[in-house]
Amino acid sequence: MIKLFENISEKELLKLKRILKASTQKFKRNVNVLSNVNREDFIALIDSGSIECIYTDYAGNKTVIEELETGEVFGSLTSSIQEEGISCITKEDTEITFIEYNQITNDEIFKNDFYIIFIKNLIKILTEQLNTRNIRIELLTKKTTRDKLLSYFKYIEKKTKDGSKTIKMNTSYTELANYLSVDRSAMMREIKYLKEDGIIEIIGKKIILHY
Amino acid sequence: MIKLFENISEKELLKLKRILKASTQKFKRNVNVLSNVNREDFIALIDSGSIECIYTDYAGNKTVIEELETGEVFGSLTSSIQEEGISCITKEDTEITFIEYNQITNDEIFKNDFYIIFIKNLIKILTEQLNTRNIRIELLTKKTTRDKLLSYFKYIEKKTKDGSKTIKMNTSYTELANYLSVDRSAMMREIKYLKEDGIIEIIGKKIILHY
DNA sequence: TGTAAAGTGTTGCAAATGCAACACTTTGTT
DNA sequence: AACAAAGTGTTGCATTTGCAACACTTTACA
Repeated sequence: MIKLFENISEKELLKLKRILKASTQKFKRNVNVLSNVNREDFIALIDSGSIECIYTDYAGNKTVIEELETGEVFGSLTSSIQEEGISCITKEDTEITFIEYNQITNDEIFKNDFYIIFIKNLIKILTEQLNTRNIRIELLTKKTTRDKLLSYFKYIEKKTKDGSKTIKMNTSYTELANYLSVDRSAMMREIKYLKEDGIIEIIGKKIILHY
Repeated sequence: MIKLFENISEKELLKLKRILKASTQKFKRNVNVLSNVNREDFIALIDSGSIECIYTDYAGNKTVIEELETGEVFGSLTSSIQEEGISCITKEDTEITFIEYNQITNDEIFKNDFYIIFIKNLIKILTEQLNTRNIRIELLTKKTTRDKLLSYFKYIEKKTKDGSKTIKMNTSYTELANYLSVDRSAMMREIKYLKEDGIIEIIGKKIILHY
């Protein structure tokens, strides 16, 4: 369920959590989960519910950095959450477990066999996150909306490696526009052009790629 | 010197490298260091020299993903280097140490005290990389060149926390334009406007921020 | 089931951006 | 010191993009 604890048994997990001095807190909807947390290095696990991390820049512009669901991990290891300007708001009633980063390498935990699994899980999470960031950067650096779209579609095609040239859109166009950081209406226009040029074909939620 | 081995003594390092089955290779200038490597999960350390990782997309467009110097770490944990389309070219004569990812959690290494330092270093490297990626994404998602520039300058100001409103440019404008993914000449024009509007002031390599 | 909220699709227009091309300056190399 | 290579600064012009505004459809939920 929780990625960080994958392949660790129930019994071991209890022990692990105790050694890590993990503490679980419950939050109501629309609450900033970081308001009472000291923002030193920590890892947070979403046991249930979901949150949204929002960054407000020097000029007051707000951007959603991340949407996080049950089982996912966030914290100062994965984003600059220590910064003022970042707040994490619960989208529904949510339960979160906090672990201080320093505890991850405490003396006691090191003596347990399950530690190596735990570390492997942690490294896996970090590398997966790095991958998602790298991909987004690759897309964001494309000069035109057309290039962003075509590269995005190609990426989805590659990810669902069934050999077919057809992809299924799981996100809304509104979300996609945000992800690619382009104006939604301008993106819709570009999609229209792509259809007119016969480069893509859209049938409901499916897109056929002719390139 | 090498971030991954920080705080590990010479003697311990020899042992660590042996246990990790680390192998060092020498490369001439302008060589693809991944040509003879099986691209399974691995970590690579630059012992000396420097490299440049280039991605060629489905349409043949090339983009520099990363520039890496002596002491730095790269590999499948930090980028999608397994993908075809990615090549890492030496910019000069370069020495690289390769470690298979699986070796990082082998049985023997686990028994050594320095292992915990090694793991800490690895996690630190991964989180630092995540941070640099997050910052770049934050900048790339700004809608206008002006916003990208102002946010970038603010970020540099915050990073060099000496309280002054003056920052020093360490990169060339050409590099900055690439980093922010905008046309260089368009960026220069925007910088001119920022000066005209009295928002910034440029004196040699220094920029004074009036915002 | 009805109503509000979110998402889709489209357009005209103004503004921002990329591109090409140029002269000029700085940096690095032999 | 001499030359090549890289970087800076500028401009006109065409294209792309964002913005505003709209009608319409789908989804969520009380």
